[in-house]
Amino acid sequence: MATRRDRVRAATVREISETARRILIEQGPDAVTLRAIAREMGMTAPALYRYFGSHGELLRHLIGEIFTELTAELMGAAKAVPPDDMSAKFHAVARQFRRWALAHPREYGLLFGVPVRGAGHRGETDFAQECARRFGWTFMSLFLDLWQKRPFPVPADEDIPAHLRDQLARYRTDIGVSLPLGVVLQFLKCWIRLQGGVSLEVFGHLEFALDDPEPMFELMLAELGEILHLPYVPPSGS
Amino acid sequence: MATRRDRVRAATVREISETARRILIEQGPDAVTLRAIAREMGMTAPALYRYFGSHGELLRHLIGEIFTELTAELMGAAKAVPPDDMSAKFHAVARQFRRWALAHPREYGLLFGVPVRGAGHRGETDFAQECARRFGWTFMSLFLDLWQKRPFPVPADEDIPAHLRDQLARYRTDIGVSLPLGVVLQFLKCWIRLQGGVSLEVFGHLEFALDDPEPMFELMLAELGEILHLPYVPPSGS
DNA sequence: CACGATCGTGAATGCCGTTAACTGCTAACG
DNA sequence: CGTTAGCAGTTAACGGCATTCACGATCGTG
Repeated sequence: MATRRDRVRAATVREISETARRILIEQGPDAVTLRAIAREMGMTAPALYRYFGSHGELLRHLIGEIFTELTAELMGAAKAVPPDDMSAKFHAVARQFRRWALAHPREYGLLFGVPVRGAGHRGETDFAQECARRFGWTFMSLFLDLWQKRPFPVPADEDIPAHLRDQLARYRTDIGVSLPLGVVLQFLKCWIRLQGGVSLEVFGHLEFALDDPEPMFELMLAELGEILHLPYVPPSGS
Repeated sequence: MATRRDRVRAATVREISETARRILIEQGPDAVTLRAIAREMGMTAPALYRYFGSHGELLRHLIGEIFTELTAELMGAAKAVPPDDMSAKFHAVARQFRRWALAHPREYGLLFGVPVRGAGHRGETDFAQECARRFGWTFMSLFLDLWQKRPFPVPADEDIPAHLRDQLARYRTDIGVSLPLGVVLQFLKCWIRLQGGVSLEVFGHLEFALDDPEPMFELMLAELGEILHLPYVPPSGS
């Protein structure tokens, strides 16, 4: 059962997260220091150690929450569309991913940038890792749904290089779905192009050539649509 | 003319770079501090201010040098192949880019990760920016060469969305080449897929599914080859 | 030789994460 | 109700960080 103390504690943890998040947004990742968070909350830095074992642990908690928020955001976009219009759903989710990334570049950097910051953890089951896994699975389940309702051509198992086939099979087992390996392959190819392209844009690595990469992104969506046999759906807004 | 003092100074600058580079490789970007560099050189941190205006400036200098090295590395790969075999050249350069990235993940992170580190600079002409520009142009010139020697189908200007077409035209003017906009478009599409995919791999964002993304990379090369009408060339090593 | 530029030092400032000792408060128990 | 254990916060301190400043040494040039 949850005592009053527990509830107070949970509220404080939430306040710490929100404060950290606000500082992240307003001043960037390097400004998310224990002292800054505590200062904003009218406390001193060592007090935060009552709630998190270290600065890195706090960051990882924050990353987990942001993953969860992004997941919800994408599921929301998927639900805001006629439930059987898989093409509209695919385009809506992909565009929402990009829109969220552009609207939350600092958060996106924390989630999908180089992981070398204090958030690196390999062994134990991490809260952030768990949320990331759920995020990945959300995307995968959209794909699963798509494949089931509107099958698209995928390479046969024999046409996939053996080394890759083994890895796909292992991944398929990991996530516990029953799908042709070709579907898993196409999923990964699409995800790599989507996340790769969005990362380049958010991190500013397309600025050398493009002021506004949106039409480029739409072109990519059209190409992914061809792979998935989905008709292109122009963006709704604007 | 270069006095002896100038030469000594240049040698010190080089030693600082090399020390910083070594620390970057061995201990990661967060360990590249002025104190650490100075310590390794048997000096104290403030002395480094004689050579660089700030920690960020030193980092940007380092980034520039790494860009230059990567550029040379790619040009080397291009030259190590029969000069008229454009398909082999394309595959060699793309594979060398990935190989270099995997062999130098810390450096790659500095060059192509989220730029929010002390290296951010927008206004003045930065040494690092200059080197990055040269790097981009090297890649572009390979493409130019490819297009001239072995034209591939590209979309007509009228088939490119107007907004994108304008940006491509501006970029074409920037780099001062005379090419159909469709070639510029295909160049960017290929570059985005190449860098996007390699970034995901180097930053560990494919580990959720793949132990060894190499076959996935080769698949991407094959697809780029289709776009560019280049026959697939299997990797030479192994 | 003497002068001035250049290169390096040590001390100091104000950040940072983290630890340790200490002080209240408060909830639970006899 | 009084006592007590644990929780949440404090201050002080350590070592490390970038950066600034005043100072001294050194060296090439006039």
